[in-house]
Amino acid sequence: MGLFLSSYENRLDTKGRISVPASFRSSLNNENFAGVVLFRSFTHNCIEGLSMSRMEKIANATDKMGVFDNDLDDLSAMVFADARPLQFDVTGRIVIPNDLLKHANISDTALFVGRGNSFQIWNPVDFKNAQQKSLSKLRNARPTLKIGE
Amino acid sequence: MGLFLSSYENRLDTKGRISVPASFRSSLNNENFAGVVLFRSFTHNCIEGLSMSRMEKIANATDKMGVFDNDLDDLSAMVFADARPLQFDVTGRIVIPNDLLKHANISDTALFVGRGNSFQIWNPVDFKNAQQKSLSKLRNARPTLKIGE
DNA sequence: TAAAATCCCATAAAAAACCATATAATAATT
DNA sequence: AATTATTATATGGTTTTTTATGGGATTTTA
Repeated sequence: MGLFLSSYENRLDTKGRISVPASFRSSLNNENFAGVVLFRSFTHNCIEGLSMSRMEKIANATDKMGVFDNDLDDLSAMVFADARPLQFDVTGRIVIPNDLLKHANISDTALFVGRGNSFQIWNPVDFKNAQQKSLSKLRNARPTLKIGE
Repeated sequence: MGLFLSSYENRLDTKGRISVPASFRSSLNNENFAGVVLFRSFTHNCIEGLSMSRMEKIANATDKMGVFDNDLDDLSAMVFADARPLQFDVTGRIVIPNDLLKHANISDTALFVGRGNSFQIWNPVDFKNAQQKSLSKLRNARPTLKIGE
């Protein structure tokens, strides 16, 4: 799978349709499912986006942990219950369900934000503010990123 | 098999019929058995739902664990004893047996909840409460989900 | 034979498919 | 380099299909 990079601001039409950025779509080119999976972020007022194959990986990972209950089970349960599989129309649009829009405080304009293996959808203004905050946090903390093989 | 994702609230009619969400049905498209298998959850007041092929997988898995694991044997025995195979009618509805409805406290409205490789059927209000609980548990525990290649 | 289950048909609302146009990005030409 | 042509992308509106739900008629079964 190609990475989700850069940010794109697109508009919702009267029916709630919005174009998924072409660059994101081409990152999903050789996916089985021609679309994305969206769910409400636990940590921010934004929408999380994944490919279906990544969702399947999560399902298999939790399966291995055993069919009957633990913390991880709670987490995945919430993800699966909330996850919306959304297929692209011919022009690459999706309809984002209302409760997701509400959670992310999105009305007419949305910002698609690349996050590598996933992406997020934000209210453009909210994102700017959140970014500002995490930048100043980083200035203090200076974490290091370890990259394996 | 496609994943069971998202949640759908449907209503029981006067004859006790209820539509299985179209998206769940299409997850079962290339199954041999055109329907689902339901049984009472051990952990919650809800109904567990599976495809027939997944039921068969559980049977095989318990077989492999050997005749000597008594706990597992008891568990799977209960599942199989309780399990109801329910075929879809032409419009994709099933009739949920009364004892299952009672166990899940369902009268006129039911929530189909995706769980990845399986699904659950809940009383909508009960589910909201249960979800709220597991959310606050998660806020403390903070498990991480590792997704392999 | 009464109750339950199944089949058949109908319909409103929601979703998907379809068709058209504007706008932006890229390539080609002068 | 500026202009034009071409392509890709985003956006808008209409038509068609799917889906959930309701109810009557027929068959099964207890």
